[in-house]
Amino acid sequence: MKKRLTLKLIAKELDVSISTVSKALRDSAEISEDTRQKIKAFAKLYNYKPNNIALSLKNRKSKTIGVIIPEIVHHYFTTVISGIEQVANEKGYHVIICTSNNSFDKEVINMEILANGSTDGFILSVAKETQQKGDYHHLTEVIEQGMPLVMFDRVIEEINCDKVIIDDTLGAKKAVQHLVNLGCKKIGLISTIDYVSVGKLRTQGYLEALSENNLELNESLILKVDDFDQSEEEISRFLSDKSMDAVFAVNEHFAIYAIKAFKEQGLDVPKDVSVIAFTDGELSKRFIPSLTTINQHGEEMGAQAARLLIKKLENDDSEDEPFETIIIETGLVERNSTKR
Amino acid sequence: MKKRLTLKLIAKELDVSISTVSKALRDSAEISEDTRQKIKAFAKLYNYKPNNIALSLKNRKSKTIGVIIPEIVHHYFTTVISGIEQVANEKGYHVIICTSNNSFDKEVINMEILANGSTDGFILSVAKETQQKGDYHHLTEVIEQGMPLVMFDRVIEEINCDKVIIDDTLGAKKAVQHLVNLGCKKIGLISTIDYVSVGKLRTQGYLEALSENNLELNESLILKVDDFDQSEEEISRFLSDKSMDAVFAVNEHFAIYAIKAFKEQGLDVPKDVSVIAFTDGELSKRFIPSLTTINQHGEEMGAQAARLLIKKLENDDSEDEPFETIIIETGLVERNSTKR
DNA sequence: TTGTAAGCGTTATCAC
DNA sequence: GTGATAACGCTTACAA
Repeated sequence: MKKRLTLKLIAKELDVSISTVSKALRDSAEISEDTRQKIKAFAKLYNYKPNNIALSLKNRKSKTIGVIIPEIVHHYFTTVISGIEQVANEKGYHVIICTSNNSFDKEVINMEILANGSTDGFILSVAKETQQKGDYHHLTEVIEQGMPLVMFDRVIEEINCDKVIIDDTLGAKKAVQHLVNLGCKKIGLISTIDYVSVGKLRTQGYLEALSENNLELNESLILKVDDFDQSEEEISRFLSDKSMDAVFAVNEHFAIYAIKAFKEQGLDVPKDVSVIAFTDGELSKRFIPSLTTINQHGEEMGAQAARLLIKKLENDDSEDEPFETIIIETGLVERNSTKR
Repeated sequence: MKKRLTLKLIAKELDVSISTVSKALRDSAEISEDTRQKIKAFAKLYNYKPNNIALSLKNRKSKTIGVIIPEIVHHYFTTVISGIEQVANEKGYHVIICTSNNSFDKEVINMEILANGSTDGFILSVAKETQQKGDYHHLTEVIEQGMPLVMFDRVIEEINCDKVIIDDTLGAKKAVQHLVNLGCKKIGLISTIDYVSVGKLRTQGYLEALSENNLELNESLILKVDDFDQSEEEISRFLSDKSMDAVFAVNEHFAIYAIKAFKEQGLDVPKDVSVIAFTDGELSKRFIPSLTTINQHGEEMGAQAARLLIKKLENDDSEDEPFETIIIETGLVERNSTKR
């Protein structure tokens, strides 16, 4: 096992002082051309690389970004990470990813650990449990310590920090408007219960779209799924005997369950019923029929979040900079689950 | 902005020496009950947390694991990460994830950066480009420096390190055997070109299964997809006029394209043709018909890899321990794309 | 029982 | 042009 080369070792080997080596390697003009060459050659030959940890300690910054997300086995979040990574690497930052598994405790612990020097700032999408609990002390603490925090997707309004979100309400409106434009009149909604903020917002968009088009609101056409594991049956039950001509689902999975349920009722999508979903993932593309969706542009969200964070990190007097909220525009991806 | 509390600050505040504080906080018997209480109370009150970076520097270990994967937007890899994280966190390790994007250069750079103190060891699945290139200097270097390395999924035989793999050949055999058991005789294969080791191994399993069942090998029933982006058309072309009664695809996507192609030919899956796929993902579950697959147990792979690595990390004389190769057993998940 | 000092690997300041 | 020294935050012999 080869020992890692340090400045000290080089210095000893070349019989100069540590500071000379340090300066030579950083091309300081103080050092004579001669020694500089010699030292650099030696360092190169033995493949010297400075120790990041020592640098972090010295500079009091780690050049790394901590990302905390609710789940990793989730297409949308991986696209966000991908966007974060690209921008971060471009600007010389690493990324540490931790998952909260939607647990409040794990979110808190992860933040605490990373905040102890490992990370210069955070990009975070809060855990479901945190949203329910309404306990945000870990977030405020980190902010008070002067660590920049950027929240994305599932954000907390009361927390003062940069945010990157999509306009869920507008996206939902777009979806419903698309259905209306196709001539649909009896449009169902499959959403989640309201403490999940996106569920609430998308429901609101649905309502607004209806009213803007002078369509009557019919509460019996709205389903709020409580338990994801039971959702397939819930949806199937909900969809029977409602004679809708379209359904707007707040995610791919609900949309697919809806399509299955319709099929079982002998209805064809899109001939008899149109289905549109929020969230554009692998499933939407491949399913038959492929799904018309509202795209959330995860990669762009990640990229923007990283840019916001790095801007704060590299701005010395970011203290008095105001916080920004970037709204990513959603896009309609027209495929085969809505008729033309 | 609150400043982070350090031992030094506590010492000054309480008018004791730094080492007294350090010892007190670590419950050293050297310190009197009195001062210990006082110091601990103060630390607790002001929420002292030791600085990880300083600890890393001091202990010359970071208690973090570097994970390098080809892509993050990929269901299988996320399940592996999930497994790694669980075990790692349990044992007090963090996880840094980097993606190589299947680029050799990015893989090398990531490893170099992480190797400079950020990480105690690596878990890695090699980039496609690295496999093609056959240049493994970054791997051997890291090993020579005494950093344990565990490879998973896409491993390199020549490299001496712990490995976690699935038995691709056996898995493929299982798949084909399943088809044979269902009475299929003319079984096609949709694979990738051979430099991707899994493509090669799974192809081999296919061949072995055929010969074990005394089925004739027909080269025209084998497709090796070169360009993923073109695969849909390639597969569709390949499948026309072959009159197979079954297809084994080395991943979900190929299987789905196959099903689509069959449909367009007016054939029903599974009534007319059976389709089975390697890799069990989201798509397999939700697609209609749902896919019969060979499950790779990504989470378990990740967990095992993490266990192997941590074992090496915590074993002082791991130097002379032999390297292990753990083989994860694949499982057949029977769903609707194969007839009964 | 408490404190001093060296060291982890680096850089910046200042002296020679 | 080169080197000694202090500092980043922490632990740990060793001294007092």
